[in-house]
Amino acid sequence: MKGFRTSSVALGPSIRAVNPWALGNPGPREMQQLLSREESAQLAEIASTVKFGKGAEISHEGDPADAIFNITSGVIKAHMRGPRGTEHVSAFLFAGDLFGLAQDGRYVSSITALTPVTAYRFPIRALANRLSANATLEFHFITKLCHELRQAQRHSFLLASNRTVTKLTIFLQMLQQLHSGGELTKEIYLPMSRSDIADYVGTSLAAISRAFRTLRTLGILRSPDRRHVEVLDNTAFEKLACEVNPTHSA
Amino acid sequence: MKGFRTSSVALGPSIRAVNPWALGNPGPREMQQLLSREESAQLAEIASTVKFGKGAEISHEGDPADAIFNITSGVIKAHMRGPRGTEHVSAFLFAGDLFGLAQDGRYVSSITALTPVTAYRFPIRALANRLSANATLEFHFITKLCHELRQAQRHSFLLASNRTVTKLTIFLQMLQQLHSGGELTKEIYLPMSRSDIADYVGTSLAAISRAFRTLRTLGILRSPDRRHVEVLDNTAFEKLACEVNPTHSA
DNA sequence: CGTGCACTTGACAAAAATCAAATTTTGTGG
DNA sequence: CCACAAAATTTGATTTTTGTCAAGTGCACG
Repeated sequence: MKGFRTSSVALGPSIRAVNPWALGNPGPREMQQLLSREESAQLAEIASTVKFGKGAEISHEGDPADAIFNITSGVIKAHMRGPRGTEHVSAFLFAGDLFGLAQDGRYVSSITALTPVTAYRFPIRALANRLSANATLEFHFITKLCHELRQAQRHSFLLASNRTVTKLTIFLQMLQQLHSGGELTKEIYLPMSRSDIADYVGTSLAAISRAFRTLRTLGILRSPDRRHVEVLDNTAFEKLACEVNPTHSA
Repeated sequence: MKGFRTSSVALGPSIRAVNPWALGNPGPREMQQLLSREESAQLAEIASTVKFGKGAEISHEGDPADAIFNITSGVIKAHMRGPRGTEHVSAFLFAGDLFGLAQDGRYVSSITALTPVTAYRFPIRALANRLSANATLEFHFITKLCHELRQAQRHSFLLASNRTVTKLTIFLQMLQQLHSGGELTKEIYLPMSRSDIADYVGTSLAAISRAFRTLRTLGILRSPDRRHVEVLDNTAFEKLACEVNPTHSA
């Protein structure tokens, strides 16, 4: 047990979210681990560990849903196909997130690993038992769901902006906030392809590419490599995220 | 107690959602009441009834969140202001829905009544007590949250389509499914203004107006009155909802 | 029976989708 | 480690759609 650190080492299932109920001041929010060590241990009893390679399809839209997953490491995308061939990415999920949302007992979206992924797998039946036996645990799930709901609403907000540059900027800011614990990092890592970004942000691949170029040309950011971005002019960067359609106002 | 109907008369708090876990066949989903009569009664103990006139602002984005609401009758819109004056409508909510989602103890969105509204008001503190005392009740809240999450994802999906006519069509279909119990009604009632629709669908007011005209011109729908729409050609109507950007495909 | 607000419509500019081609990366097998 | 093929990304040229601005029109409510 030497070198043990409660906060940094994940020993079991871990769910991270911003507490919806504790009154805090506006400003940088803090993602915190919701599960106590005992709760994590309880969940571990019914969980199995699963690993997936990059590009693996973990679950498929429409398949019977028999389990919920909790990401330990790696990144996945949740995506749905439109009635015609369209692909829509509804979320990118990271360590500490849950996935496997269902409707009518079937998965709502397909899940694909963008990087190698490790996750805990909870059979829903066993999970439901655990939950009804432990009200606090259940409460933590509620908290996490509220978090994901807000996240989905942010996504909608992003999609509602009309200039692609704005969309991209908001998207990058979301990533920025995700990986930093309250403080903003200048360096952003992009685990997903341009095409995935396009499908998340609701535009064409070409438009995303051009938006990146615009940001680079304006000296707002730099990309040493396609998967990395560094924000050079944070002021201008944040200003861009606010630029929106005047007609939209009330 | 004469003329009493369990299913149609709301005697107390009522939460309606599609069950995520019960395995069902794809097709029309059925919204069901989640709370048993006892649960409803339990909630009623801590609830107060509140009424609002059309146009009233029930709660304001950023205000300290001290209560959660459950709509009995009427329609509300949840909306947020962008950093610049932009207005974004994140949801329209109806009888059986919950609102008052918070982050850091503050409301995430403003809530405005679109029609006269009756609702139950639960102080969060009292609600939290009730929830931890009753695991089943808590579970029903989880179910409802899952439902709202899927709803938010549908919203994102809608926003991601590129033609305004498609967005409008999807929007109308959502309304259609909401008010009919599984079967589709030809008649759709629009409790919200064109401007609200525009803010929900993520376009300009003008574009919405034109989209309505297009649908009318194509003989796909008829609008006796601005607040009512009748679907004439359901086949074409549903086909429109699928029309999307080919570039988006994988 | 006005007056104001909600909605429609038109004309033009701007942004994005689309189609297509060039270019860079990445992965693979020698 | 290199050459090559496949995939991902950038870029250009063109067309379509939508945003914008502004001027009607009609409905609702006092």
